[in-house]
Amino acid sequence: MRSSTEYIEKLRKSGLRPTKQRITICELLFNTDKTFHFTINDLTKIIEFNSNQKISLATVYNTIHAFQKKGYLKEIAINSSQTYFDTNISAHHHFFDEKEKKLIDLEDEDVYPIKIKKTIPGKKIKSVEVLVKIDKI
Amino acid sequence: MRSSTEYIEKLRKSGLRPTKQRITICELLFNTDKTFHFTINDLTKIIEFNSNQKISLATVYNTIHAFQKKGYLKEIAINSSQTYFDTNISAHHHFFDEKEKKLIDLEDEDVYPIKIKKTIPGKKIKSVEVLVKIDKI
DNA sequence: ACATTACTTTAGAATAATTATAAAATTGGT
DNA sequence: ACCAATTTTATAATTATTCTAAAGTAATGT
Repeated sequence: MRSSTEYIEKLRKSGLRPTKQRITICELLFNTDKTFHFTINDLTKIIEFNSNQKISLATVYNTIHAFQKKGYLKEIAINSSQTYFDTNISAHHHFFDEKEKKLIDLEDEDVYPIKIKKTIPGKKIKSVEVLVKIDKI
Repeated sequence: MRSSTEYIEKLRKSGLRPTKQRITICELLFNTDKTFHFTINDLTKIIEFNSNQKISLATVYNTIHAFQKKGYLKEIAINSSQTYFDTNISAHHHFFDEKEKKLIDLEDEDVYPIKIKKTIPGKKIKSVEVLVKIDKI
């Protein structure tokens, strides 16, 4: 359990005002050592059940996008009706179970290093994401 | 330029009735050796400019989803407001330029083989997709 | 502490891709 | 040609996300 003053500092340093809503979301997302995957819909429910505060949907979107821009969250590239975010911002990949709509982390050491031979003139690589779709045997 | 009778046969064999709309879409998608990436919106415009037929939006969606289910098209996993499809159904990966919203094929030989060490009990790997996001240097 | 400014939150409206609906049209088999 | 099954179509419904602009809150200077 981290103290909220830690989040207040971090938010300020990032140029984000430490509002009640942002601190609450920080606590819900980052107060555990476990990283996890969520959609805005998931997070809305988490807020509802785990805080006695109502945060408007627009604020949830704003906050998550702000955190993502600052690099505290990663958006995961999958085709789903909802966008997934990851509190694990390290370079890593994912399993995705399309039936259960669930993501599972693949740590960097779970995947042999990926090397791309092709280059595009005038372009540089920003990120390399591997999505491994899985299914019942 | 393939003959439409070829598509009629293929559709019939797949259990899809060869309608005027489906044949038109086949011709627009598969009448070239070049494979390409498109969104439903792209395809709607292609139909508009390259055939003298108006195909309703619902039919475009139905057809593309039917073709995808039969394995004639691949959906590409990226987070975009629109879903991308690929006429190249072979195992391959992609560059994605988020600014220009453009996809570029990475042939299988452009990427060193990907090996996943982790396994999930009761689950098998269905596909492995690599998305390389690129940006201006 | 107070005032002023800038940033945030909020509810609700707007947007846009996709899916659902159900009537009309077309296809395939007899 | 006839009939049943499938398909197309226009339109409505759905849903995630973004926009808007008014009200609230935080930061800063006095």
